[in-house]
Amino acid sequence: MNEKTTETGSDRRTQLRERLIEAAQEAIASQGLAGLKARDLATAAGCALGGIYTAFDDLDELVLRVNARTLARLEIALDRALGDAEAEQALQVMARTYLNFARAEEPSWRALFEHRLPPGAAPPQWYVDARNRLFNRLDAPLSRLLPGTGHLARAAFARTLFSAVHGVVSLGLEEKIAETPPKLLDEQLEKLIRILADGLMMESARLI
Amino acid sequence: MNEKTTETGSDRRTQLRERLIEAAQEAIASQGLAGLKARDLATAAGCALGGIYTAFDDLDELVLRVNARTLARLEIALDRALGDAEAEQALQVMARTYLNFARAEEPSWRALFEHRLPPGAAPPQWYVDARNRLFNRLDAPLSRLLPGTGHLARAAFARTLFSAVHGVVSLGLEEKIAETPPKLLDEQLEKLIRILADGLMMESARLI
DNA sequence: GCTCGATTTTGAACATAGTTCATTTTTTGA
DNA sequence: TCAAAAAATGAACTATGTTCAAAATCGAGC
Repeated sequence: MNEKTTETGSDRRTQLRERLIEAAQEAIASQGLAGLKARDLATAAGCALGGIYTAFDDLDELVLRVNARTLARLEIALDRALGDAEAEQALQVMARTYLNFARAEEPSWRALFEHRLPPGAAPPQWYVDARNRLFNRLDAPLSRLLPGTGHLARAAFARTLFSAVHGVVSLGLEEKIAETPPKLLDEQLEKLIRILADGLMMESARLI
Repeated sequence: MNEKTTETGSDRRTQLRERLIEAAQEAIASQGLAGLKARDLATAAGCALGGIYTAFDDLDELVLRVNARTLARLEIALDRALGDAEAEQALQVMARTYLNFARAEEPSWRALFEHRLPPGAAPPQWYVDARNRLFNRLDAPLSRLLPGTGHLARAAFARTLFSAVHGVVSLGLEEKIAETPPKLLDEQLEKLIRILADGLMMESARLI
């Protein structure tokens, strides 16, 4: 079905997809997930309302595309920060970088977790892969901090640590609950990581 | 429809509010926040569509009422679990109880965090109070675990610990990415708390 | 460069939401 | 008993995602 006959055919389609993803990204970044509206999107991307549905199944797929790009930026930010960090500080750096990213791109970052597929719908494989890449990135630095544990156990705990940090950042930036002053949030996250690192040291000392 | 004529208008109004809250609670508990529909709600509560808006400003207010009741149930579960727990185990018990509650009432529990007010709208004071009660409950057991710290610092860290646990539970129960097997999630949460408790011991030992 | 079938694009129409408000019904008080 | 006030009603309005018959465009063969 999708045979590349000429430049125009599949090229135009690809360009439309790209314009739509970029327009959706901007809408989400500036107004949050709830600010994504089909009609505004069509206007911004310069196509008719129905054109969206020639490029994507529905808005959900488009949101997943935007989320995958946000995940990629988060990955890059973590890689950069970890690049010039001592091993012992890797946890602090990762947590701090995650907080910084969430602050810098709050609506896009929040969309990663706010978005829900309709009941019964499974996320496509390419999206699952994009999210797993993030956890794999965390796995490597953790391997240096958790010696003597198997890969599976380490991967599981990497997820747990990420989830804990995510929880602190997520509720800390949520003004609905009770806005945490930025400096206090910085301190609390650092304290949590310090205490976790201390506890991890005791854990490994116990094994010797 | 010949009911008691002594019934005042304010009584009927209160009863309608109660029926609506209960119908909304059931809808959210069985179908999640997205399953709450004004028309279904009116049918379930036995009033006209417009009747909802004579009892509440809008559906958001109704969701907050339901959420406040969910918070109250969570509070009761935590109180019960802490009642028969040794001080040293308080953290483990709280975390485990939180996970159990989330599992038992997942859609209602998730609605606590999924729901967003329209941009610019502040949550009403009664809702802020209901939420703060939960953190105050956590504060007391933590005071026994964190001696020598001031009340404010303790309250701040209580929130941080809660957020970390919430993150692990929230992402752990999320099947969107990769469902964590229940037993693994149990173990990971317990491990996180154990490591945190160890780290906290080191922290307080350092102060002496 | 023209023609006509295939493909792409369009946007009106549809389905489903939350919310409003003129109208109807019920209650209240004299 | 009845008229004014209050409450309840549900059709109508706005806003949303999605569909699909029709129009526009494209491209191969002549």
